[in-house]
Amino acid sequence: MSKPTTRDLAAAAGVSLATVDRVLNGRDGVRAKTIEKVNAAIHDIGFVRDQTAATLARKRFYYFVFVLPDRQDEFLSLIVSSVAEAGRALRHERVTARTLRVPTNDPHSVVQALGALARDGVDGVAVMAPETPQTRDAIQRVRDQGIAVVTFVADQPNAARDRFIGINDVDAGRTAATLIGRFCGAAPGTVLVIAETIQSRDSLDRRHGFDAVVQQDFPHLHASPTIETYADSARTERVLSNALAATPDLRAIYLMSSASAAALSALDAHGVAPDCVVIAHELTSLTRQSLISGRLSAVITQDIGHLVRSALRVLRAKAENAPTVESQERIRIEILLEANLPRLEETPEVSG
Amino acid sequence: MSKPTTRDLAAAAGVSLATVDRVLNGRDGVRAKTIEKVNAAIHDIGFVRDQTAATLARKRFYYFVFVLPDRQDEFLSLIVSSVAEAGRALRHERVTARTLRVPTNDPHSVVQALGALARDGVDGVAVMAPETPQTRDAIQRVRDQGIAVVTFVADQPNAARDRFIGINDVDAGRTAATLIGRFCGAAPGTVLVIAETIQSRDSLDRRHGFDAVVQQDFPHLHASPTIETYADSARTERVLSNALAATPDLRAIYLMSSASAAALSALDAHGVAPDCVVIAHELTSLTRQSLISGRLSAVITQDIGHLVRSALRVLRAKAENAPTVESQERIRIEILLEANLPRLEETPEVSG
DNA sequence: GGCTATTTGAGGTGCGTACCTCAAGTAAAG
DNA sequence: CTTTACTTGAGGTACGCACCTCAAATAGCC
Repeated sequence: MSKPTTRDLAAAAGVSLATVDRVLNGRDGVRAKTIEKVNAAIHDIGFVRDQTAATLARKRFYYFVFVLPDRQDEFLSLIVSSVAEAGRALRHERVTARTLRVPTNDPHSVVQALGALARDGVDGVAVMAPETPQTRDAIQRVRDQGIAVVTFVADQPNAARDRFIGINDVDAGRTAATLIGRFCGAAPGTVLVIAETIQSRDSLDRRHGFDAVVQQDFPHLHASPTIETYADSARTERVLSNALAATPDLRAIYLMSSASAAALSALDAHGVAPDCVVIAHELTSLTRQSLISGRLSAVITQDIGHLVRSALRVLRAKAENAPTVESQERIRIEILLEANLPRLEETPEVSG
Repeated sequence: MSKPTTRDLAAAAGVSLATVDRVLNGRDGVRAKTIEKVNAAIHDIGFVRDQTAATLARKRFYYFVFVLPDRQDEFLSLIVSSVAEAGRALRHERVTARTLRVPTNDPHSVVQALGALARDGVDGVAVMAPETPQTRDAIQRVRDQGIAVVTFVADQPNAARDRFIGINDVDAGRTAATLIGRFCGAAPGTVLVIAETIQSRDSLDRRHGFDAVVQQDFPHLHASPTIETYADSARTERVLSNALAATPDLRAIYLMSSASAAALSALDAHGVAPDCVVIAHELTSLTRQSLISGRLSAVITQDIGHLVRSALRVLRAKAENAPTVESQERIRIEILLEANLPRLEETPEVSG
């Protein structure tokens, strides 16, 4: 009646506990035939390994690191506090999570940070950094050392990561275009597209998706070339001011990068028509406030808590060689209006 | 260096293991002063109870039941399979989850189902049923028996449930109104509002939020009285046909209930202008298909997997008297367009 | 100070698995 | 048929905590 244990499994397979252990944990020194026998018995009696007991017996703790850009924007600091919060919640479950800020635009720094992981006894790492040949190789080396690696928020499709945790940026761009197109209505006009830089993969992907939808579904709209702010407020002010002056038929603005603070304040300073549709990425206190005030029409975002927890779950599953529930790890592209803004939680703490 | 155990805690508090155990598990027979001493030591040495070892030692399994309406619509069958999937994934973690279909419109049936739970050794229950005085009392009785109760999808605000797992329906209605208002543009016209019934709390709440936003932000639009389909296709066909004929200035349709199949096929049969904005609730194969075909402009939904997992996490935390991570349990009101539709997963199974 | 009622300590067992050792067994190769 | 190499079994300890019992210590009371 009660759940079968390894003991039952050994009996059912007609082998000893030691052999069952060898099979379950993939140790060698077992004939293929015997492995088969055990697997058959697993199936027969419906044996399910008790993760609770297993992690306890393993007397292991898991140590995971998030390697993040050292840029100071709110999106990143939300990630940092989310990692801290998740780490607190997971103390009960033998998991430690830390963040490591690195100048990720310098591949050498990333390589160095990744290289130091094994020395620190890290079991898994989530990396948010642009893909370069150097980082690709470093990721390969980290994995060769038996450390699980996920790319985080920004994928490195050609790197040997275990998985990518984040959204599809082409679809994010398509979503932005659809919203702008539908919010703008039938009258023709221009959409300003503003990004921190067009060098990054996410900007390229979003732009690609954006253009595809504008061309196909909203041909009466004209999307401007991407205006780069380089995350510099003086420059942002200047280029935006020029662009606005040069665009009499402005209908919408797409703030493509996660750091929209500079652009938003430049827009406020300059002033645009109240019916100008503005869409930004990532829910921060600033974009939340702008949604409420009506300055922003919509925000396209990903749930940061979900991102972080998903990364930790996946890293842990890899480290424990356990399965993951795929449907739980799909990060959604969320559209936020003022109406469906998540209410601010009173207690950002773990509570019980 | 390593994590403090109960042994370390006992030493730090200057008491025995037995006393530590009494304090940690809230057994009585301990002087208030001693409890204080132990709690101080917990704080001092940063003791964190190891949930893994605790559940193992408790030799307990958790058995949770979802009490769901016996209506046959796709939304419900998605919930059922999601519960099954979560149950499979949680076998590793000493959790069993089942669904129980009940004619929830009959309070007596709900009361009976809830009454049987304790007999079956159930540790927690998620209830999706309309609030009535009878169900309210039954929930109270269930909780008095030490069984955790969450209301699920449909809240019963006045019942003594531990928590509600689901979205805020007023905000859902506000979201629908905002989308319709923005998609329709400035021209005046009528919005048809269609629901299965206006008796249910979720319909009332959604309608309330919807009207508030239409009146405030889109006064040029006129929202029709709620048209009830009673989930009957013949009736749906008839009332919809009448309504369409009587509404020459139709601009949009809001399908307010989770079961939109009958209404959508009636719309298809009857034919409406291609630029008519149509918004429905819940992502099902039908609404997905309708988004792709363009029949639907947007779908407002909640992640069913998240709902189910959240309910199970909360029930388990209550049963174990453990904390929950609040930020993880907030169910989001999601807006789906064709562009941000989650891709269908190839393997709906647990993999890894 | 003696009594009772309450509080505490000591020590044990078990949860299901991991991981180790050493001896005994079996198969393959010559 | 022997030798060697590979497989398997038996049995143990440990993980951190829950839960039990019984005796001993202490507090509160008159």
